[in-house]
Order: sequence, then C-alpha cells, then structure tokens
Amino acid sequence: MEKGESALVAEMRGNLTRMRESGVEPFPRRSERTHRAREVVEAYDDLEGKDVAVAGRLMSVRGHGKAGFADLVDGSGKIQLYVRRDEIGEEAFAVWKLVDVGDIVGVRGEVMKTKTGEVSVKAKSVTVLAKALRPLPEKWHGLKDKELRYRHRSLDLIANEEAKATFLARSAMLRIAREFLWERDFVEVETPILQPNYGGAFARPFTTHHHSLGMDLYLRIADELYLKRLIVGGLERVFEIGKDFRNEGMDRTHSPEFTQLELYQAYTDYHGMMEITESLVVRLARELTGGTEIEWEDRTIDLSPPWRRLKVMDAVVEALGDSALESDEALAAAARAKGIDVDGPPRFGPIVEKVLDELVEPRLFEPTFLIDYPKAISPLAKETPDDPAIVERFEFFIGGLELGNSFTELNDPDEQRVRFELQQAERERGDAEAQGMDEDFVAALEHGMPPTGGLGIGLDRLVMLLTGSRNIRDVILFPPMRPDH
RNA sequence: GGGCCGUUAGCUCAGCUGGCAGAGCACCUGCCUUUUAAGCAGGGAGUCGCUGGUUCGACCCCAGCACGGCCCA
Repeated sequence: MEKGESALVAEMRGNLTRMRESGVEPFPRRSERTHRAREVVEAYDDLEGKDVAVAGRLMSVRGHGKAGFADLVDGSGKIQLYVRRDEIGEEAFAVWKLVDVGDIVGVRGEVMKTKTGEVSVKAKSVTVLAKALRPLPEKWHGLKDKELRYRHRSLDLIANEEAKATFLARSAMLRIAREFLWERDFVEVETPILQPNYGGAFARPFTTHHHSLGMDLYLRIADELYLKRLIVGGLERVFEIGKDFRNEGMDRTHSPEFTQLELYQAYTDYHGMMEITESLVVRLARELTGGTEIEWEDRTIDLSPPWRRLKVMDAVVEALGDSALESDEALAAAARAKGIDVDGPPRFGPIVEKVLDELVEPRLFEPTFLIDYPKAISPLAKETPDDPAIVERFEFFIGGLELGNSFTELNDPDEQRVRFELQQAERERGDAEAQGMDEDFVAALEHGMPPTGGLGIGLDRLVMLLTGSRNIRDVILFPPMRPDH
C-alpha cells in the first residue's frame, strides 16, 4: 500500500491488476447495450426467456458461493443481475469475483424472475467496462456531508437519488420553458457575456481584461440592454437563458453566478408580462408536479392565477402607516420607527426599497406581483400615466422568494438618457451599483423601439421552489467554493 | 462582516469529568448456486482538520488558522 492510499483503494487497484493479469482489459473501447434497466423490468412479459445486454454501475454485490446477485444501475433505473458459475464458466466467474461495487459493467444474459419475483438478468457473459478505483459512499445513508456533496457532485449524483431528481427537474424546466416560449413565437438568442459597460440591473460586476483589445470588460449582470437592441432590430419576441454574474455576497438565495431567463415582447406591456409569468409558472408546476399546488417550507402554495397584484405604495402604507407618504422626511422617520437603518439625507426611492426588502417581501408567501415602483430605482421602466414618480414595473414573489422583475420598457431615448445621467451621478457619488451611461443603447432607442414588455426570471430560485430545495447551492451543479485545504 | 455549530476509519456517526480510538456499512479471509440493508465465522483499517498552548498525560480544555453548515447584516 502506498503512503496516503487507503486499504480500500489498494484493494480496488489490486483487483484492476489481477484483471489485467488474467487477460481482461478493464477499460475496453466498446460496450454493448440492447436495453436500459427500466425497459427490461417494464417489458418483462415480452422479454422473459430472451437475451438482453444491459450496462451500468454495480451498486450492490451479494456473493452466494458459486453464484451471486448484484444490482446494476443505469440512467433509467435498477436491474438485478444473477451470475452463476455454471452459466458463465470458471474463468469468467473468477473475473466476476474481482469486480467491486462501483465498477461499470456490461452483462449479456437471459431475462428471468427470481423466486421472490424480481426481474433479473441471468448472466451468460460479464464484461468490465470501467474499473472503479475509489469506493462509493455508504449505501444506506448515502453522502450527507454538504461540503462533500458540493465539491464532489459526481458522488452526490450516484449516492443521492434526490440530488439526481432535482437536476433532472431543472433540465426539464429549461425544456418546458423553451417549449412554452416557442409556442408563443419567441426566438432564442445569445448576447454578450463580456460587456464594455454593465447595466440592466443594480449590482457590482466582475471585471476582467481582454489582452488583445487592451481593455477591461465586465461579466454581464443582466442581458437587458442587448435584448432590447434586438427589439429595435425587429426581432419582436426574443428570449435568452444564460448566466449572469454579480459580485456580491452569497447566501441561501444568492449565487455570484446564476441563471436568468430574460424575455422581451414588442407591442405589449407589463400587464402582458404578468400573464406570461403566471402561465409559465403554472405550466412548469403542472408538468413537473402534476398540479398547481406546491409544498414550500411546510406550507402549501396554490399557484393558480390570477395572482395578487399589490401596489408598492399600498404595501408601504400598510407597513408604515398613511403619514409616511407626506414627505421624504416623514417616510424616513416612519421607516426608522420600524427599525430600518436609514442613513444620510432622506431619499424616497432607496427608503422604499429598504422597506420592501425588510418588511414587505419576506411575507409575500402566496404568489404576488408587487407593482408600480418608484422611478428613482427603476431607470429602464416607463412612467405610469397618473404619476410621473412611479413606473410600470413589477417584481413577483412566491414563498418569500423574489423570482423576477419586469417593466413596461422605457422607449423614449431622450428620457432614457436623462435617467442614465441621474444614474451616472449616483455612480460618481460612489454607488458602484448604479447603472452607467450606455450611449450605444440610447442610440439604438433613437431608431425607435416599439412599446415593449420585458421580464427577467431567476431560474435557480424557481427550481428551488418547484423542487423543494432550501439552498440555491442544491440546484446549481457545481456551486462556487473556496479551494479545499 | 457578525453570532452559533461542525470537522474522529472510504461513508454515516458515537466517544462521559482529561487517563490505551469505537460502532454500523464498506473492505479482507473462509463457508454458501434464488439473494436483495443476503447470511454465518473470523480479521484488518485512524496525521481525531491544521498550528501552538495548558497538563504527568489532550479527540476532549485554551488560543489562532483553514474549510464548511445554519442564522443575521
């Protein structure tokens, strides 16, 4: 045994060597498979007595003298193997004795049922397809340690059925969302991740450098400004599913690298986006869970539309009282009275945002559109007809999770320039999250963007909600981690 | 950034008031041709996260560090 090598690994490597010594190649080029495990079980009546070839990972081996049973798991499920020395011959049985739990093997044999009624393949030949050299986690408890599960997702997927189910559900959601949008004549596009400016959201970006161009670039924090250029270009319904990057803290609902679905539709507004949101979420829930009720944090949530529409200012009044709206000073005082930390001169937009964050949003358990936001914190959205300080914007919440953001898009280029200038001033005042001027985007608007509704949905959180995952890391295959020691 | 908790065999976990490092699964040897958390008998396996301190003696107490979890900002 080499230094630092466990006895188990030494044993498995020993079996590898013994296989080679007996003329068996443990990593052959070709494999054979006629049926998947589940197909053999489901089509037993047709397959009984016939030969099949199955392949997969040995998850359990039960020796029984001159015979043995094993569970073989492939992407479809599990099938039992029954290996008899008098069926496969002495030499092959000697090789069978060298396989370990975890090995990938192929078995050709006859479909049969044991006396306890389990569909099995009685082996006529066994082929090692890939020798495992490290042991699997314990079969009964699986891999529980979260650090190991995140760092070694391969093992997590092998050992924990729920982990696999979660990521299969995630993949299904992407497929269903695309189908839903294709049915509505949306086209899928790809826009730059490396951007000379960052915008479309409030966040600190990751910065990188392009050597050949000799310039700094930012990893996008949102897709918005490019997708709206496409609306100008006449692609009237576009969507993009991709990673955005925000250089901020990490917690149960925030990952620095996350997946967003953004879509833009010409000739509609945020009311149209509410309809799309409701329909999409209901479609996803129906296809994944069979219904519109989901379990979340020990409660049942009914996703049936129409969802509640709650005006931001009504929510603020509900949280702080009528007097809060009399002046910015009154708003600041009322917020402070509720324990909200308001520093500096009282400013309407930022205070409202804090009140929403701390007092309103965590309680939005039933599906809710929070609508009509202060313009000051929404530089890309169009004003409401009755109040120029308020814009046509919503965020939506389910189970206390902020899931998405939407506007009736601002399409007046002069107004957009003013809004950017205000943001620019914020940035120069030291707010790294403020959005900078994007002349090229304004120029695009000057060509004329039709009235448009836009929507962004945080897909990771939606996966959390629909799979009952309590931490965003449980729905991201390889979450960012500090290097192991 | 703060608080609390965790790190012991490949995995899941015990380990009392500081006194020789434990169990189950896995692994090894033997028996076993319908088992399925196979069974029976026997056996091996450890840098107790790292570094320092206190002590006759530290997995255990103290300090620092690393990584992680949960909660808060």
